[in-house]
Amino acid sequence: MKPSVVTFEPNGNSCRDCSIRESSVCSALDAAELRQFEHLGRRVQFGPCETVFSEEDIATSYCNVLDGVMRLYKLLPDGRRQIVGFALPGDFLGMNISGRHNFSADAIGSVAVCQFAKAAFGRFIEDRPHLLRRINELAIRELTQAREHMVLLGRRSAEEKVATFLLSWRERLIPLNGPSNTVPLPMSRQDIADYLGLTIETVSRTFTKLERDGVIEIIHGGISLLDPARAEALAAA
Amino acid sequence: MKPSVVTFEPNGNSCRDCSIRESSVCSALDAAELRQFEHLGRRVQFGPCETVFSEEDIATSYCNVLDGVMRLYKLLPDGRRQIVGFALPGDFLGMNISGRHNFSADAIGSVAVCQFAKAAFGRFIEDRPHLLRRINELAIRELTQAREHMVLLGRRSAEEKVATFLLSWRERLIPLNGPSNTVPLPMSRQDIADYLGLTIETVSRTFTKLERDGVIEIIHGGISLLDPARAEALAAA
DNA sequence: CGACACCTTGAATGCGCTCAAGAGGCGTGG
DNA sequence: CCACGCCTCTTGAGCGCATTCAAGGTGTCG
Repeated sequence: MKPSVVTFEPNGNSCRDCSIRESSVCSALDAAELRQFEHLGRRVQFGPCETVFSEEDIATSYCNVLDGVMRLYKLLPDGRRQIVGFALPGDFLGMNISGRHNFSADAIGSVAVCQFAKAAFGRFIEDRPHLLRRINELAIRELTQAREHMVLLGRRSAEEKVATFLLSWRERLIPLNGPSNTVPLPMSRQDIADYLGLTIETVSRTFTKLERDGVIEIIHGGISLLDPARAEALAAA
Repeated sequence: MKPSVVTFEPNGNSCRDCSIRESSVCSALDAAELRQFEHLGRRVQFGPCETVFSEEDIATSYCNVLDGVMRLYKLLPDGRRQIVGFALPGDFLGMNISGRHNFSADAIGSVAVCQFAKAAFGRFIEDRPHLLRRINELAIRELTQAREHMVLLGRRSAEEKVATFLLSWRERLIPLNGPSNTVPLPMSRQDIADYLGLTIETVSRTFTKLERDGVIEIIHGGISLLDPARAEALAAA
């Protein structure tokens, strides 16, 4: 929520060593292109709760999440918040058509991103349709996720929401940490509530209930999934 | 809901005369390209409630909505339905990455679409990055709408949902019918409920309340917006 | 050790849902 | 032309899930 105090270093590291090279937009680029591309991006670091960009801000750059987790959210005039997604390493942010961001983004823990000036990136993409295709692919994937989320928000009960969230969050972490029934939850209960369209109390109560029922165990900084099968059942597919 | 009984005619009409040429994907194409393009598409007609495609179907074609309104929805295993959007003339459907549709689509009234076999369309797009860019633009616009819808589903009250829906539906119809306070609602109350994450009874009650309050008048096949300013206020922007 | 943030728990309220019935519109057929 | 059935929409009554309001617990960091 704080104003974004940005610390950045000229991008000393090469794209070749980038941890998200294969999962990000950049996977569309070959070695030669990557060498050109690496001059466009610069690494920017954000501390916990720092704002990366705000809704309605003019979008001057795209960014690739390198490390950490971000919450992406929209606010109503009276302060109600809906988190529209969490961004993880490899995610690409800043696509829009109005020239302005249509949601806000801030760091949950420490976050590192690779920023690209919009103009330079636009020129780079100009004669590289394979990169454009990759971007399109990411946009469509997000759209698919967004629709799935609409079903959750509009048609699922609190318990189904929480169970679905835990399972899909675990799923999203697999490419990063490998499969595991220990699911870290770097975001706060309030974040989870605002993601699921619930209140913090309901989320807390539902966690407790799932624990009482032996489906999960609440551990520090996350949960442990004790009974994945039952969780799937509760998620109502 | 019925199985789709398709009637089609070889596309005698040329793209030049197409009513949605300027608002659809096709706006990215110049006259010469349009002449090639018109061999790829064929006009297909659907009657009321016929299914255009179903979730999990293999997506063999894209389609441009030419005329009519479609509901796009996802179902939970137990039959709960969430309408993720309504498609209007100019909308482009069929984008996905899995090769399968990730929602179902059926006609509300009579609908005409322009279908493109995926393979041929893919070949056509290959060396036409401007068309790809246009598709990307449409995907991003949908993504923006989807996020707006998430806020509605997760964080708005019934009255706010209905007011927001009426205003945004009116807005969407402007390019088709011009601005007007008479808002046709071709979809059923059940459709509206499933779009807003409410029950049909709540939608009906809320319509009645808005009418009692002098905000709208319920007319046959739609509503008349009597007090747009108050509607905006109720929508909690 | 105290202050603060975050999380949990409890009790009561209320919004939207469920269940149920009634009203209205429309096409069909006598 | 009206009678009838069907479907959609509306309205009412009561309920229940998630919320609100309020307090208490837990962990962290100065």
